[in-house]
Amino acid sequence: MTQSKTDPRVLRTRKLIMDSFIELSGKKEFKDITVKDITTEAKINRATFYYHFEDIYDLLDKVLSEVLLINFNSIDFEKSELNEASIIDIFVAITDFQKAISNRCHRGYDETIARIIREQLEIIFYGMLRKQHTTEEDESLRITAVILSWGVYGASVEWRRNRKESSPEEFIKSAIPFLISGIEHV
Amino acid sequence: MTQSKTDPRVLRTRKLIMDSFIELSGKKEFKDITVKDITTEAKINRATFYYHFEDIYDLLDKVLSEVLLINFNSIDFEKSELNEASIIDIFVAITDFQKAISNRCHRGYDETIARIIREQLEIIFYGMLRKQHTTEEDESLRITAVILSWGVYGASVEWRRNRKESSPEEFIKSAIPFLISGIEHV
DNA sequence: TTCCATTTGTCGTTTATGCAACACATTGAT
DNA sequence: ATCAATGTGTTGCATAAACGACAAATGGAA
Repeated sequence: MTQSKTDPRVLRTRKLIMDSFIELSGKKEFKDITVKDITTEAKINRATFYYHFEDIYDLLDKVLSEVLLINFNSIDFEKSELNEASIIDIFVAITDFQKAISNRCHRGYDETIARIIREQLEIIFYGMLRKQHTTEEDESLRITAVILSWGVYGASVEWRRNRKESSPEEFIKSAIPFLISGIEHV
Repeated sequence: MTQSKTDPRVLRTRKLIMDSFIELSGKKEFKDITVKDITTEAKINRATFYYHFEDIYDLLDKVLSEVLLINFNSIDFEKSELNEASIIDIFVAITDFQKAISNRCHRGYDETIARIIREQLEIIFYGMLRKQHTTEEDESLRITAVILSWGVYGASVEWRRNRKESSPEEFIKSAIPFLISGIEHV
């Protein structure tokens, strides 16, 4: 596992597994998908699956993270600071992701999806905060990232509950003043 | 190499190489395609190429054979005997193949394509003759297959030369009486 | 021509994948 | 409840593929 990320065999095999899982997710519920199904579809050996993933839940984690990251990748985190525009971008990316997932996959993913989204949000917020507040204490930035991630994720839950009322952009805008002032006074 | 044909790794790698070669054939002439180009496109190691193919000419051979076989596979050789209908099917398959190849690939393949087609024809004719004449001497069937393969291939050359005169079906039909009677009197 | 860069085959070593077998859990039908 | 079938996670060994290096061949440009 030293530099396994760059070995072409590893990249190919992981893609085969993930693509097969996504393919199967369009046909069955998660609870009905077995490791054997996946490896048969991917035409790889079952032992190879366990070389890359602990179990099927580990695979689910990584697939969802990756799909979410693709949504996030349209946002250029290098340039963007943590301001109104970037928060709106992130919020829209989350709601887009949830729409895509709930269309493609069947029920039973909800808690996992929630966790993935929040974890990824925390990572992204922490990274952006650190760029913006290089002088601050690290622990303080970490906690801020946690709170932001839970808050923004919660907002997405709330928006889905009343989704007919407003667009995601409008919805999150009403929370922007609170978030921004909090960030600035970290 | 004992049962390497069924090892999933081998099947995957060969497909990667062949697909990359076909892809590159659409962009460059054969003489400008290097082994390195292919392995780079396929994202496999160059040494792995030489594990499967002697050189780039060996690859060309096998790719063309395989593409031609796909054309032939639409004909059910298990059921069909060597009669008017199957000869027409085979002839049409050849002309279709040549049309497809000359559209996709650039010049310089001609002699190789000719050899491949004739060799495949010989194999197919021999197999069909052996089913039909189980009692005959083997050498006699082999020679018949050789003559048939050269004859039918030559007919395809002739048809391409005057291709506007008639459809391939009509064209080969005029030779059917000769071929059939010859086959029956092997 | 000479020089320099690129490609070609080949080799030895390391790593990833295939495969068969195993004990154990889960499931489904009778 | 039982039994058979299927899935899970793991292991040891066989083999394909990756990698880096090498000498030789090829092919342009000076």
